[in-house]
Amino acid sequence: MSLSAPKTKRVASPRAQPTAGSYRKGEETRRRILTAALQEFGVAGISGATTRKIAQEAAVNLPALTYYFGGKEGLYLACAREIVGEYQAHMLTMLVDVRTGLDRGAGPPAAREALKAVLDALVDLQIAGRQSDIWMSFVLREIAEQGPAFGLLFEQLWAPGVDLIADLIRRVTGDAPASTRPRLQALLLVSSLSAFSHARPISLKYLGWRSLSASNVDEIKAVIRRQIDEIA
Amino acid sequence: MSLSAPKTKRVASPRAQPTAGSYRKGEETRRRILTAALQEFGVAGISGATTRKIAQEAAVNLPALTYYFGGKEGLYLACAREIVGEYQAHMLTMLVDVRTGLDRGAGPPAAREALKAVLDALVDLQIAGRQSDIWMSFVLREIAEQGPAFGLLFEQLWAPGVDLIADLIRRVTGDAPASTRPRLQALLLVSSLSAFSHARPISLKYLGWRSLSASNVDEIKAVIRRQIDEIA
DNA sequence: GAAAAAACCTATCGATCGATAGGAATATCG
DNA sequence: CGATATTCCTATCGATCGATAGGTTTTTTC
Repeated sequence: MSLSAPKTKRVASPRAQPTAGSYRKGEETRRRILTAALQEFGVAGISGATTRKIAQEAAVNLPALTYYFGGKEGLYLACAREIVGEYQAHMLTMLVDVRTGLDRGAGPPAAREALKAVLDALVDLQIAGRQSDIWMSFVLREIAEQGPAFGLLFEQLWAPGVDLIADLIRRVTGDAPASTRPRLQALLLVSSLSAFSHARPISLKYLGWRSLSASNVDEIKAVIRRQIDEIA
Repeated sequence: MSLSAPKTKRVASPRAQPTAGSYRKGEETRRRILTAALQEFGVAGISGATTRKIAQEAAVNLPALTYYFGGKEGLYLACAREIVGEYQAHMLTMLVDVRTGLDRGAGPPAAREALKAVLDALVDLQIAGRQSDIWMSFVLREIAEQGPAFGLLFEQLWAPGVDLIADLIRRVTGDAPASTRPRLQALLLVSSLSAFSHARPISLKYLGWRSLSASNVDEIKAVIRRQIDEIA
């Protein structure tokens, strides 16, 4: 049989993608597992999360995870792909608009405003979104641990976003194209948002906020916008 | 016997502190375990690290961890205390100096310079230090997961540092004492450093740097200093 | 409604985890 | 040296983990 797996280490993926035939009910179950897995992986990481708890919260039994995702790591990777997809769905139109604006040679004031718009959207996505705090937790943990989804998240999510922000900063400051300074500034700017995504518990405790109300989010946006205004 | 533990959940800590009698060799072993544990916990977190690997890297056998630290969680807490101690040893004199300068009513220009000095020291400690990347990894992970050492790290390490930076920013901008803005700015500023501590792997990959050379660290410091100059 | 495909479930395996029992080996001090 | 405290080690326990064997039930198609 040529169907036998190479078996480098695990047998694993009998059905990593739902590409081929699948009933309607199966898709619903698959999504239920994915949602529960995003929650658990986001909270506890890939080593801290247990497949049993994911199965329980998804109201399925243990072998269902293997059936649909080929195992724990396959499920983890599926979560990463899901996050990338949602990120692109929420940000892609804006990113494309800003990028075309850059290509048409928008001036520094326009670049500064675009920068504010991009960071407002990032704040909304990372901080204020319904479940996006879970996503950001997932992404930042994976980025730090360099787990199995590191490459995917870097190429599809991190690098394009930071690149765009760096280009906008470069347009504002007039730095040379090869300069690393705007890219450093972009990295620091994006990372500062981790105060309210990854480090949210300690930031809330420090500020004495119980949760992030709409007015609190506006306050955060205002501080970031002002910081962008001060870029010279 | 009144010595029987309350036993809420674990028996655990027969010797959490080396307070009482201890031979010289025992202290060395204890420190060897602590060093290996800091490395492992910093890399993999409390759930990802295994006591067996820590014991192996410390060249001791498994029960030694229970003997010296009462168990995995006791060892984890000992690591947190060790980090707080090292942090205070490296930063305390500077923090005290800056604080007394503030109390004596230093002007905005002096506050701005003090801010640069504090962040330079933070960069040195978090980014350029010999093993401090491990410490920062430990701290940020614990802060995000709100594990058993959360309270300790918040009160002894995070809150005092951010408070000082917020006070310095307030002195620079002249904000009202009750304003949340300088505290927000301080949180964002400190969190931006996570680009090169917690998120270092992805930042290095993005910049195409293989590691953080001295000149690279200087470049980072320059960008941060310039950002402090732009605070208005 | 029969046949095929897909989905689901019970029971269990082997590995690994943290913790401990119980004592041997070593160091310190009288 | 002898006594005692401290340190270290082998072996193993019970729990939990991820994965799978092997079959039953449900859904879709003809």
